[in-house]
Amino acid sequence: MITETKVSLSEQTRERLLAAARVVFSENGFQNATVREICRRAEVNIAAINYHFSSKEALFVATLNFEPLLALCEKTNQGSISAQERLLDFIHEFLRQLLDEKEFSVQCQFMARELAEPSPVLAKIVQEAIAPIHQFVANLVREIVGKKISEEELRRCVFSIFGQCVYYRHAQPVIQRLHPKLRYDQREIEAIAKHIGEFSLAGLKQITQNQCP
Amino acid sequence: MITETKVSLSEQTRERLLAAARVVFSENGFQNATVREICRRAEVNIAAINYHFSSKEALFVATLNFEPLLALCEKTNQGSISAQERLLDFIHEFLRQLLDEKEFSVQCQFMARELAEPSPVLAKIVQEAIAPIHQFVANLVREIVGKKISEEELRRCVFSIFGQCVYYRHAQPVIQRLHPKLRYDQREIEAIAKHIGEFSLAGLKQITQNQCP
DNA sequence: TTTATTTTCAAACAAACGTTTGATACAATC
DNA sequence: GATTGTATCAAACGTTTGTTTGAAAATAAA
Repeated sequence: MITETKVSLSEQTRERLLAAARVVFSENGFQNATVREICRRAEVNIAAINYHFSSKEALFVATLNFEPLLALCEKTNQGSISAQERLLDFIHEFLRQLLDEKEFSVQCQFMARELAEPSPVLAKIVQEAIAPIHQFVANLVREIVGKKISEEELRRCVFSIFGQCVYYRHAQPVIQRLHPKLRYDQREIEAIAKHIGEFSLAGLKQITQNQCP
Repeated sequence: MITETKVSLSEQTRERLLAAARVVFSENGFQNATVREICRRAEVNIAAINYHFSSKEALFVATLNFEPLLALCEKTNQGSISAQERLLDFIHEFLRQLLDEKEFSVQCQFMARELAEPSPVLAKIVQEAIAPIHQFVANLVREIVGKKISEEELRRCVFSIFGQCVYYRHAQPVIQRLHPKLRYDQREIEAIAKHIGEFSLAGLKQITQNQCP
Protein backbone atom coordinates (compact mmCIF):
# COMPACT_ATOMS: atom_id res chain seq x y z
CA MET A 1 0.00 0.00 0.00
CA ILE A 2 1.27 3.42 -0.88
CA THR A 3 1.77 5.76 2.03
CA GLU A 4 -0.19 8.92 1.44
CA THR A 5 0.70 10.86 4.55
CA LYS A 6 4.43 10.64 3.99
CA VAL A 7 5.90 11.29 0.57
CA SER A 8 7.63 8.15 -0.67
CA LEU A 9 11.21 8.25 -1.89
CA SER A 10 10.00 7.46 -5.38
CA GLU A 11 7.71 10.49 -5.30
CA GLN A 12 10.57 12.61 -4.07
CA THR A 13 12.78 11.80 -7.03
CA ARG A 14 9.83 12.38 -9.36
CA GLU A 15 9.25 15.82 -7.90
CA ARG A 16 12.93 16.65 -7.85
CA LEU A 17 13.16 15.66 -11.50
CA LEU A 18 10.21 17.86 -12.43
CA ALA A 19 11.63 20.83 -10.54
CA ALA A 20 15.07 20.46 -12.09
CA ALA A 21 13.58 19.88 -15.54
CA ARG A 22 11.55 23.10 -15.32
CA VAL A 23 14.71 25.07 -14.60
CA VAL A 24 16.94 23.42 -17.19
CA PHE A 25 14.32 23.43 -19.96
CA SER A 26 13.50 27.09 -19.43
CA GLU A 27 17.16 28.02 -19.41
CA ASN A 28 18.27 25.98 -22.41
CA GLY A 29 15.16 25.03 -24.35
CA PHE A 30 14.10 21.47 -25.08
CA GLN A 31 16.87 20.50 -27.45
CA ASN A 32 19.82 22.06 -25.66
CA ALA A 33 18.77 20.74 -22.30
CA THR A 34 20.50 17.43 -21.52
CA VAL A 35 19.11 14.66 -19.36
CA ARG A 36 22.47 14.46 -17.63
CA GLU A 37 22.28 18.05 -16.39
CA ILE A 38 18.68 17.61 -15.27
CA CYS A 39 19.61 14.51 -13.28
CA ARG A 40 22.69 16.17 -11.87
CA ARG A 41 20.67 19.12 -10.55
CA ALA A 42 17.99 16.77 -9.24
CA GLU A 43 20.71 14.63 -7.67
CA VAL A 44 19.29 11.43 -9.08
CA ASN A 45 20.66 8.74 -11.35
CA ILE A 46 20.65 9.20 -15.12
CA ALA A 47 18.25 6.33 -15.62
CA ALA A 48 15.64 7.94 -13.39
CA ILE A 49 14.11 9.99 -16.20
CA ASN A 50 13.38 6.98 -18.35
CA TYR A 51 12.19 4.98 -15.38
CA HIS A 52 9.73 7.61 -14.10
CA PHE A 53 8.75 9.35 -17.33
CA SER A 54 9.83 6.86 -20.03
CA SER A 55 11.53 9.54 -22.15
CA LYS A 56 12.97 13.05 -22.18
CA GLU A 57 10.07 14.24 -24.29
CA ALA A 58 7.49 12.84 -21.87
CA LEU A 59 9.29 14.59 -19.03
CA PHE A 60 9.07 17.82 -21.00
CA VAL A 61 5.34 17.35 -21.50
CA ALA A 62 4.95 16.63 -17.79
CA THR A 63 6.57 19.96 -16.93
CA LEU A 64 4.16 21.90 -19.11
CA ASN A 65 1.53 23.77 -17.14
CA PHE A 66 -0.48 26.39 -18.94
CA GLU A 67 -2.83 27.08 -16.07
CA PRO A 68 -1.29 30.36 -14.89
CA LEU A 69 -1.32 31.65 -18.45
CA LEU A 70 -4.90 30.64 -19.15
CA ALA A 71 -5.97 31.84 -15.72
CA LEU A 72 -4.49 35.18 -16.64
CA CYS A 73 -6.88 35.43 -19.57
CA GLU A 74 -9.94 34.57 -17.53
CA LYS A 75 -8.93 36.89 -14.72
CA THR A 76 -8.40 39.77 -17.10
CA ASN A 77 -11.71 39.10 -18.78
CA GLN A 78 -13.68 39.69 -15.60
CA GLY A 79 -14.46 43.07 -14.15
CA SER A 80 -16.35 45.86 -15.76
CA ILE A 81 -13.43 48.05 -16.75
CA SER A 82 -12.88 49.12 -20.33
CA ALA A 83 -11.25 46.97 -22.98
CA GLN A 84 -8.31 49.37 -23.09
CA GLU A 85 -7.59 48.90 -19.40
CA ARG A 86 -8.01 45.15 -19.68
CA LEU A 87 -5.42 45.10 -22.47
CA LEU A 88 -3.00 47.10 -20.32
CA ASP A 89 -3.53 44.68 -17.45
CA PHE A 90 -2.97 41.71 -19.70
CA ILE A 91 0.28 43.12 -21.10
CA HIS A 92 1.54 43.79 -17.60
CA GLU A 93 0.72 40.33 -16.29
CA PHE A 94 1.97 38.65 -19.43
CA LEU A 95 5.30 40.42 -19.14
CA ARG A 96 5.54 39.47 -15.48
CA GLN A 97 5.10 35.80 -16.33
CA LEU A 98 7.48 36.17 -19.26
CA LEU A 99 10.31 38.12 -17.66
CA ASP A 100 10.21 37.86 -13.88
CA GLU A 101 12.89 35.39 -12.95
CA LYS A 102 11.69 35.03 -9.39
CA GLU A 103 8.20 34.16 -10.52
CA PHE A 104 7.20 30.51 -10.36
CA SER A 105 5.79 30.51 -13.87
CA VAL A 106 8.53 29.34 -16.15
CA GLN A 107 5.85 28.13 -18.56
CA CYS A 108 5.80 31.38 -20.45
CA GLN A 109 9.51 31.15 -21.04
CA PHE A 110 9.04 27.68 -22.49
CA MET A 111 6.67 29.13 -25.02
CA ALA A 112 9.03 31.90 -26.00
CA ARG A 113 11.70 29.30 -26.71
CA GLU A 114 9.38 27.00 -28.58
CA LEU A 115 8.41 29.87 -30.85
CA ALA A 116 11.74 29.73 -32.60
CA GLU A 117 12.93 26.17 -32.12
CA PRO A 118 10.06 23.80 -32.80
CA SER A 119 10.18 20.78 -30.52
CA PRO A 120 8.19 17.59 -31.05
CA VAL A 121 5.39 18.88 -28.85
CA LEU A 122 5.05 22.33 -30.40
CA ALA A 123 1.67 21.41 -31.88
CA LYS A 124 0.33 20.67 -28.41
CA ILE A 125 1.72 23.93 -27.02
CA VAL A 126 0.22 25.98 -29.82
CA GLN A 127 -3.15 24.32 -29.51
CA GLU A 128 -3.50 24.43 -25.73
CA ALA A 129 -1.77 27.69 -24.83
CA ILE A 130 -0.68 29.99 -27.63
CA ALA A 131 -3.83 29.82 -29.73
CA PRO A 132 -6.12 30.62 -26.76
CA ILE A 133 -4.16 33.66 -25.64
CA HIS A 134 -3.79 34.90 -29.19
CA GLN A 135 -7.55 34.55 -29.55
CA PHE A 136 -8.02 36.31 -26.23
CA VAL A 137 -5.94 39.31 -27.30
CA ALA A 138 -7.64 39.29 -30.69
CA ASN A 139 -11.01 39.60 -28.96
CA LEU A 140 -9.72 42.45 -26.80
CA VAL A 141 -8.35 44.27 -29.85
CA ARG A 142 -11.61 43.74 -31.73
CA GLU A 143 -13.45 45.28 -28.80
CA ILE A 144 -11.15 48.30 -28.92
CA VAL A 145 -11.04 48.97 -32.66
CA GLY A 146 -14.61 48.00 -33.46
CA LYS A 147 -15.63 46.27 -36.66
CA LYS A 148 -13.96 48.70 -39.00
CA ILE A 149 -10.77 46.72 -39.65
CA SER A 150 -10.32 43.48 -41.56
CA GLU A 151 -9.37 40.13 -40.05
CA GLU A 152 -5.91 40.43 -41.59
CA GLU A 153 -5.34 43.84 -40.03
CA LEU A 154 -6.62 42.52 -36.71
CA ARG A 155 -4.12 39.69 -36.88
CA ARG A 156 -1.30 42.15 -37.51
CA CYS A 157 -2.32 44.18 -34.49
CA VAL A 158 -2.19 41.09 -32.30
CA PHE A 159 1.24 40.22 -33.73
CA SER A 160 2.46 43.75 -32.99
CA ILE A 161 1.49 43.42 -29.34
CA PHE A 162 2.96 39.95 -28.85
CA GLY A 163 6.03 40.82 -30.90
CA GLN A 164 6.86 43.72 -28.62
CA CYS A 165 6.44 41.61 -25.48
CA VAL A 166 8.20 38.46 -26.59
CA TYR A 167 11.20 40.37 -27.96
CA TYR A 168 12.50 41.01 -24.47
CA ARG A 169 12.70 37.30 -23.72
CA HIS A 170 13.51 36.08 -27.17
CA ALA A 171 16.29 38.50 -28.02
CA GLN A 172 17.81 38.38 -24.56
CA PRO A 173 21.23 37.07 -25.66
CA VAL A 174 21.48 40.06 -27.96
CA ILE A 175 19.92 42.58 -25.57
CA GLN A 176 22.32 41.47 -22.87
CA ARG A 177 25.23 42.34 -25.13
CA LEU A 178 23.73 45.61 -26.34
CA HIS A 179 22.77 46.80 -22.85
CA PRO A 180 24.74 44.81 -20.28
CA LYS A 181 23.34 46.77 -17.36
CA LEU A 182 19.68 46.07 -18.19
CA ARG A 183 17.94 43.88 -15.59
CA TYR A 184 14.34 42.71 -15.53
CA ASP A 185 13.48 43.67 -11.98
CA GLN A 186 9.97 44.63 -10.98
CA ARG A 187 10.54 48.32 -11.71
CA GLU A 188 11.83 47.61 -15.21
CA ILE A 189 8.98 45.21 -15.98
CA GLU A 190 6.45 47.84 -14.98
CA ALA A 191 8.18 50.43 -17.15
CA ILE A 192 8.21 48.04 -20.12
CA ALA A 193 4.54 47.19 -19.60
CA LYS A 194 3.63 50.87 -19.41
CA HIS A 195 5.59 51.57 -22.58
CA ILE A 196 4.16 48.70 -24.64
CA GLY A 197 0.66 49.47 -23.38
CA GLU A 198 0.70 53.14 -24.38
CA PHE A 199 2.60 52.42 -27.59
CA SER A 200 0.06 49.78 -28.63
CA LEU A 201 -3.09 51.68 -27.68
CA ALA A 202 -1.89 54.61 -29.77
CA GLY A 203 -1.08 52.23 -32.61
CA LEU A 204 -4.52 50.63 -32.45
CA LYS A 205 -6.19 54.02 -32.49
CA GLN A 206 -4.21 55.05 -35.54
CA ILE A 207 -5.01 51.82 -37.39
CA THR A 208 -8.71 52.29 -36.66
CA GLN A 209 -8.74 55.83 -38.01
CA ASN A 210 -6.77 54.85 -41.10
CA GLN A 211 -9.14 52.11 -42.10
CA CYS A 212 -12.15 54.43 -41.88
CA PRO A 213 -11.16 57.95 -42.90
CA MET B 1 50.03 29.01 -61.58
CA ILE B 2 46.37 29.38 -60.76
CA THR B 3 44.10 29.98 -63.71
CA GLU B 4 42.17 33.17 -63.19
CA THR B 5 40.04 33.23 -66.31
CA LYS B 6 38.44 29.87 -65.70
CA VAL B 7 37.14 28.94 -62.28
CA SER B 8 39.12 26.01 -60.94
CA LEU B 9 37.43 22.90 -59.64
CA SER B 10 38.59 23.77 -56.16
CA GLU B 11 36.89 27.16 -56.39
CA GLN B 12 33.73 25.47 -57.61
CA THR B 13 33.41 23.26 -54.55
CA ARG B 14 34.17 26.26 -52.31
CA GLU B 15 31.41 28.27 -53.89
CA ARG B 16 28.99 25.36 -53.87
CA LEU B 17 29.72 24.85 -50.19
CA LEU B 18 29.08 28.50 -49.41
CA ALA B 19 25.82 28.51 -51.35
CA ALA B 20 24.58 25.34 -49.69
CA ALA B 21 25.70 26.55 -46.27
CA ARG B 22 23.76 29.79 -46.66
CA VAL B 23 20.59 27.82 -47.32
CA VAL B 24 21.02 25.19 -44.64
CA PHE B 25 22.15 27.65 -41.94
CA SER B 26 19.26 30.01 -42.60
CA GLU B 27 16.77 27.16 -42.55
CA ASN B 28 18.05 25.37 -39.45
CA GLY B 29 20.27 27.78 -37.56
CA PHE B 30 23.91 27.14 -36.75
CA GLN B 31 23.51 24.33 -34.27
CA ASN B 32 20.81 22.35 -36.04
CA ALA B 33 22.52 22.58 -39.39
CA THR B 34 24.69 19.53 -40.03
CA VAL B 35 27.83 19.41 -42.12
CA ARG B 36 26.53 16.25 -43.73
CA GLU B 37 23.43 17.98 -45.09
CA ILE B 38 25.45 20.95 -46.31
CA CYS B 39 27.82 18.64 -48.16
CA ARG B 40 24.97 16.58 -49.51
CA ARG B 41 23.27 19.64 -50.99
CA ALA B 42 26.58 20.93 -52.32
CA GLU B 43 27.29 17.48 -53.75
CA VAL B 44 30.78 17.37 -52.27
CA ASN B 45 32.55 15.05 -49.88
CA ILE B 46 32.06 15.42 -46.13
CA ALA B 47 35.71 16.29 -45.61
CA ALA B 48 35.47 19.26 -47.96
CA ILE B 49 34.27 21.67 -45.27
CA ASN B 50 37.25 21.05 -43.03
CA TYR B 51 39.63 21.09 -45.98
CA HIS B 52 38.42 24.40 -47.41
CA PHE B 53 37.24 26.19 -44.26
CA SER B 54 38.94 24.21 -41.47
CA SER B 55 35.75 23.98 -39.40
CA LYS B 56 31.98 24.27 -39.44
CA GLU B 57 32.19 27.48 -37.44
CA ALA B 58 34.62 29.06 -39.88
CA LEU B 59 32.30 28.12 -42.73
CA PHE B 60 29.49 29.85 -40.87
CA VAL B 61 31.59 32.99 -40.46
CA ALA B 62 32.46 32.86 -44.16
CA THR B 63 28.77 32.88 -45.08
CA LEU B 64 28.09 35.99 -43.02
CA ASN B 65 27.68 39.11 -45.10
CA PHE B 66 26.19 42.15 -43.44
CA GLU B 67 26.71 44.47 -46.38
CA PRO B 68 23.10 44.53 -47.63
CA LEU B 69 21.91 45.27 -44.11
CA LEU B 70 24.42 48.03 -43.48
CA ALA B 71 23.92 49.40 -46.99
CA LEU B 72 20.24 49.62 -46.13
CA CYS B 73 21.05 51.97 -43.26
CA GLU B 74 23.24 54.23 -45.37
CA LYS B 75 20.79 54.26 -48.23
CA THR B 76 17.92 55.19 -45.93
CA ASN B 77 20.00 57.91 -44.31
CA GLN B 78 20.43 59.79 -47.56
CA GLY B 79 17.79 61.97 -49.14
CA SER B 80 16.12 64.99 -47.68
CA ILE B 81 12.84 63.40 -46.70
CA SER B 82 11.56 63.54 -43.14
CA ALA B 83 12.68 61.20 -40.38
CA GLN B 84 9.21 59.68 -40.30
CA GLU B 85 9.38 58.70 -43.94
CA ARG B 86 12.90 57.36 -43.54
CA LEU B 87 11.70 55.14 -40.69
CA LEU B 88 8.88 53.82 -42.86
CA ASP B 89 11.34 53.10 -45.65
CA PHE B 90 13.68 51.31 -43.28
CA ILE B 91 10.92 49.12 -41.85
CA HIS B 92 9.83 48.17 -45.35
CA GLU B 93 13.32 47.28 -46.55
CA PHE B 94 14.18 45.51 -43.31
CA LEU B 95 11.10 43.34 -43.61
CA ARG B 96 11.91 42.58 -47.22
CA GLN B 97 15.37 41.34 -46.23
CA LEU B 98 13.91 39.49 -43.26
CA LEU B 99 10.92 37.78 -44.89
CA ASP B 100 11.30 37.61 -48.64
CA GLU B 101 12.33 34.07 -49.42
CA LYS B 102 13.29 34.84 -52.98
CA GLU B 103 15.62 37.61 -51.88
CA PHE B 104 19.32 36.84 -51.95
CA SER B 105 19.86 38.22 -48.47
CA VAL B 106 19.56 35.35 -46.09
CA GLN B 107 21.81 37.27 -43.68
CA CYS B 108 18.90 38.86 -41.90
CA GLN B 109 17.40 35.46 -41.24
CA PHE B 110 20.66 34.37 -39.68
CA MET B 111 20.40 37.23 -37.28
CA ALA B 112 16.84 36.43 -36.34
CA ARG B 113 17.94 32.90 -35.47
CA GLU B 114 21.00 34.00 -33.57
CA LEU B 115 18.84 36.26 -31.43
CA ALA B 116 17.43 33.29 -29.59
CA GLU B 117 20.05 30.60 -29.95
CA PRO B 118 23.45 32.10 -29.25
CA SER B 119 26.15 30.57 -31.43
CA PRO B 120 29.89 30.91 -30.85
CA VAL B 121 30.04 33.93 -33.15
CA LEU B 122 27.08 35.83 -31.72
CA ALA B 123 29.39 38.49 -30.30
CA LYS B 124 30.73 39.22 -33.77
CA ILE B 125 27.24 39.39 -35.25
CA VAL B 126 26.02 41.75 -32.55
CA GLN B 127 29.03 44.00 -32.87
CA GLU B 128 29.16 44.22 -36.65
CA ALA B 129 25.50 44.11 -37.62
CA ILE B 130 22.90 44.29 -34.88
CA ALA B 131 24.43 47.10 -32.86
CA PRO B 132 24.83 49.39 -35.89
CA ILE B 133 21.24 48.99 -37.09
CA HIS B 134 19.91 49.34 -33.55
CA GLN B 135 21.90 52.56 -33.28
CA PHE B 136 20.63 53.64 -36.69
CA VAL B 137 16.99 53.18 -35.68
CA ALA B 138 17.70 54.81 -32.33
CA ASN B 139 18.99 57.89 -34.14
CA LEU B 140 15.91 57.95 -36.36
CA VAL B 141 13.60 57.67 -33.37
CA ARG B 142 15.51 60.37 -31.54
CA GLU B 143 15.04 62.62 -34.55
CA ILE B 144 11.31 61.95 -34.48
CA VAL B 145 10.58 62.28 -30.78
CA GLY B 146 13.04 65.06 -30.01
CA LYS B 147 14.97 65.31 -26.78
CA LYS B 148 12.01 65.00 -24.49
CA ILE B 149 12.30 61.30 -23.70
CA SER B 150 14.94 59.49 -21.67
CA GLU B 151 17.52 57.08 -23.03
CA GLU B 152 15.65 54.19 -21.42
CA GLU B 153 12.41 55.16 -23.12
CA LEU B 154 14.23 55.59 -26.41
CA ARG B 155 15.61 52.08 -26.07
CA ARG B 156 12.13 50.69 -25.47
CA CYS B 157 10.86 52.42 -28.59
CA VAL B 158 13.60 50.81 -30.66
CA PHE B 159 12.79 47.42 -29.12
CA SER B 160 9.11 47.91 -29.95
CA ILE B 161 9.92 48.48 -33.61
CA PHE B 162 12.35 45.57 -33.94
CA GLY B 163 10.14 43.33 -31.84
CA GLN B 164 7.24 43.81 -34.21
CA CYS B 165 9.38 43.10 -37.29
CA VAL B 166 11.37 40.15 -36.02
CA TYR B 167 8.28 38.39 -34.65
CA TYR B 168 7.18 37.39 -38.14
CA ARG B 169 10.42 35.52 -38.74
CA HIS B 170 11.07 34.35 -35.23
CA ALA B 171 7.62 33.01 -34.41
CA GLN B 172 7.12 31.49 -37.82
CA PRO B 173 6.74 27.88 -36.60
CA VAL B 174 3.88 29.10 -34.42
CA ILE B 175 2.40 31.54 -36.93
CA GLN B 176 2.37 28.79 -39.53
CA ARG B 177 0.22 26.66 -37.23
CA LEU B 178 -2.03 29.53 -36.18
CA HIS B 179 -2.58 30.79 -39.73
CA PRO B 180 -1.64 28.04 -42.18
CA LYS B 181 -2.69 30.08 -45.20
CA LEU B 182 -0.41 33.04 -44.43
CA ARG B 183 2.38 33.51 -46.98
CA TYR B 184 5.06 36.19 -47.07
CA ASP B 185 4.67 37.27 -50.68
CA GLN B 186 5.42 40.79 -51.80
CA ARG B 187 1.85 41.97 -51.20
CA GLU B 188 1.82 40.65 -47.65
CA ILE B 189 5.23 42.10 -46.85
CA GLU B 190 4.06 45.52 -48.00
CA ALA B 191 0.92 45.23 -45.91
CA ILE B 192 2.97 44.24 -42.84
CA ALA B 193 5.40 47.11 -43.41
CA LYS B 194 2.53 49.58 -43.76
CA HIS B 195 0.95 48.28 -40.57
CA ILE B 196 4.11 48.33 -38.45
CA GLY B 197 5.04 51.74 -39.80
CA GLU B 198 1.74 53.40 -38.94
CA PHE B 199 1.44 51.50 -35.66
CA SER B 200 4.91 52.60 -34.59
CA LEU B 201 4.67 56.24 -35.68
CA ALA B 202 1.47 56.58 -33.68
CA GLY B 203 3.15 54.89 -30.73
CA LEU B 204 6.15 57.23 -30.91
CA LYS B 205 3.87 60.25 -31.04
CA GLN B 206 1.99 59.06 -27.97
CA ILE B 207 5.19 58.39 -26.02
CA THR B 208 6.48 61.87 -26.87
CA GLN B 209 3.31 63.54 -25.65
CA ASN B 210 3.19 61.47 -22.47
CA GLN B 211 6.69 62.40 -21.40
CA CYS B 212 6.01 66.12 -21.78
CA PRO B 213 2.40 66.85 -20.90
C1' DT C 1 11.90 -13.92 8.50
C1' DT C 2 10.97 -14.80 3.89
C1' DT C 3 9.30 -13.52 -0.41
C1' DA C 4 7.89 -10.30 -3.96
C1' DT C 5 7.86 -5.80 -5.86
C1' DT C 6 9.65 -1.44 -6.64
C1' DT C 7 13.38 1.74 -7.05
C1' DT C 8 18.31 2.98 -7.68
C1' DC C 9 22.74 2.64 -9.75
C1' DA C 10 27.07 2.13 -12.64
C1' DA C 11 27.85 0.68 -16.94
C1' DA C 12 27.10 0.10 -21.52
C1' DC C 13 24.36 0.81 -25.80
C1' DA C 14 23.18 2.71 -30.44
C1' DA C 15 22.86 6.81 -33.02
C1' DA C 16 24.43 11.37 -34.55
C1' DC C 17 27.61 14.84 -34.47
C1' DG C 18 32.14 17.46 -36.18
C1' DT C 19 36.52 16.12 -37.37
C1' DT C 20 40.65 13.43 -38.94
C1' DT C 21 43.04 10.04 -41.60
C1' DG C 22 45.57 7.89 -45.37
C1' DA C 23 45.07 6.42 -49.76
C1' DT C 24 43.78 7.89 -54.36
C1' DA C 25 43.10 11.01 -58.30
C1' DC C 26 44.14 15.31 -60.35
C1' DA C 27 46.76 19.30 -61.94
C1' DA C 28 50.90 21.93 -62.52
C1' DT C 29 55.92 22.31 -62.92
C1' DC C 30 60.33 20.62 -64.16
C1' DG D 1 57.44 11.27 -68.56
C1' DA D 2 58.66 12.04 -63.72
C1' DT D 3 57.86 14.78 -59.75
C1' DT D 4 55.54 17.76 -56.72
C1' DG D 5 51.71 20.01 -54.59
C1' DT D 6 46.66 20.14 -54.43
C1' DA D 7 42.01 18.22 -54.11
C1' DT D 8 38.79 14.39 -53.38
C1' DC D 9 37.07 10.33 -51.27
C1' DA D 10 35.46 6.36 -48.20
C1' DA D 11 36.29 5.13 -43.84
C1' DA D 12 37.04 5.71 -39.24
C1' DC D 13 37.83 8.60 -34.99
C1' DG D 14 36.48 10.62 -30.55
C1' DT D 15 32.43 12.95 -28.26
C1' DT D 16 28.06 13.66 -26.94
C1' DT D 17 23.37 12.53 -27.09
C1' DG D 18 19.03 9.79 -25.20
C1' DT D 19 18.20 5.28 -23.85
C1' DT D 20 18.68 0.47 -22.06
C1' DT D 21 20.56 -3.15 -19.19
C1' DG D 22 21.09 -6.26 -15.24
C1' DA D 23 22.49 -6.42 -10.82
C1' DA D 24 22.11 -4.37 -6.24
C1' DA D 25 19.53 -1.90 -2.81
C1' DA D 26 15.30 -0.57 -0.69
C1' DT D 27 10.59 -1.15 0.25
C1' DA D 28 6.24 -3.70 0.68
C1' DA D 29 3.71 -7.99 1.23
C1' DA D 30 3.42 -12.71 2.85
